[in-house]
Amino acid sequence: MVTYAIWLFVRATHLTIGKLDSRDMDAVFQALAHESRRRMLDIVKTEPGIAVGALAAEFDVTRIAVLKHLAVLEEANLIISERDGRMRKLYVNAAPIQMIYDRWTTDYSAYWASEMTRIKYLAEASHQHEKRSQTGNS
Amino acid sequence: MVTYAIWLFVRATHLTIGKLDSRDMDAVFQALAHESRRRMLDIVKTEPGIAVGALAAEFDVTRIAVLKHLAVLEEANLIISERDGRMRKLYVNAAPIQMIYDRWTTDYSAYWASEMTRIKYLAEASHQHEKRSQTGNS
DNA sequence: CGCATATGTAACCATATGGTTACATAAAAC
DNA sequence: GTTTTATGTAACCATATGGTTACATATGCG
Repeated sequence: MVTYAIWLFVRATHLTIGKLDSRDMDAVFQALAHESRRRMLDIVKTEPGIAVGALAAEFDVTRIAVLKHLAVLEEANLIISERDGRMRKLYVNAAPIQMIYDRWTTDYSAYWASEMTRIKYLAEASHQHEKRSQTGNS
Repeated sequence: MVTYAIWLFVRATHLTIGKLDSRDMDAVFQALAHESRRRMLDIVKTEPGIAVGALAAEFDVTRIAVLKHLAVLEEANLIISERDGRMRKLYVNAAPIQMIYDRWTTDYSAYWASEMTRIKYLAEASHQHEKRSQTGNS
């Protein structure tokens, strides 16, 4: 497990350095676009090293359906696994989400913050404009 | 446009207060899962009030394909529009992204930060363990 | 070694997605 | 009033998605 953690670190560092290209982004957002898959991520995050079958038991759908969702998450590099005998232990890799956060979400959050400020200013300006109009009419 | 900005503010405030439920999240992530749609968001962000046709002209696919993507973005509340005669002006609504950022991305970013710290610690501990092993053998 | 358990693959199916062309409607321009 | 322009709807089609059942393979346990 220690050597695996080092592998995880090296791999994640590589991902952090590397660019998350457009198709990677597609894959990550697509993976997150289904509630079951977000729930799977949460479960694996809470229980690192959980086995495939134990994860599948948490859902109302067939084990195979969960395997399919798992494949989507793995394809998006959101989940990585380590074979341990006949078991497969699953771990969250939050690097892609971190990179989206770094490169995309914060961009729009900054935009949002500036929009809110601008709209507030316009609302106040509009309110004063209405006041002046009424004073003129009376 | 001023009254529309106020409407935008009120609507966005309502969204901020309201909960982004699971299906909303599905819709937002799904909307962001296609490069053309992310590009559309970027263009509308850069040119608020752009018309549908002008937006469509920026892409290699048919106008109808862009309309379909637009419908996805509107369904996810990421883009809102205002009819102006025969034109339809488009605006970005970054509130859903902000809410995902608030409720989901930062959660995993915090997890990621703690994981990086933990892995670094394990890597150092492992490195010292190897040093001791070599000393013992020689 | 035989049985139990964990995981995976293949095939099927209904629905969704992302593109296309053809046609329709309404507003703007002349 | 007629023509042009902007947008939208409908239908079609190939592929993808998200589920299912049946079967296969490998590891673990008694």
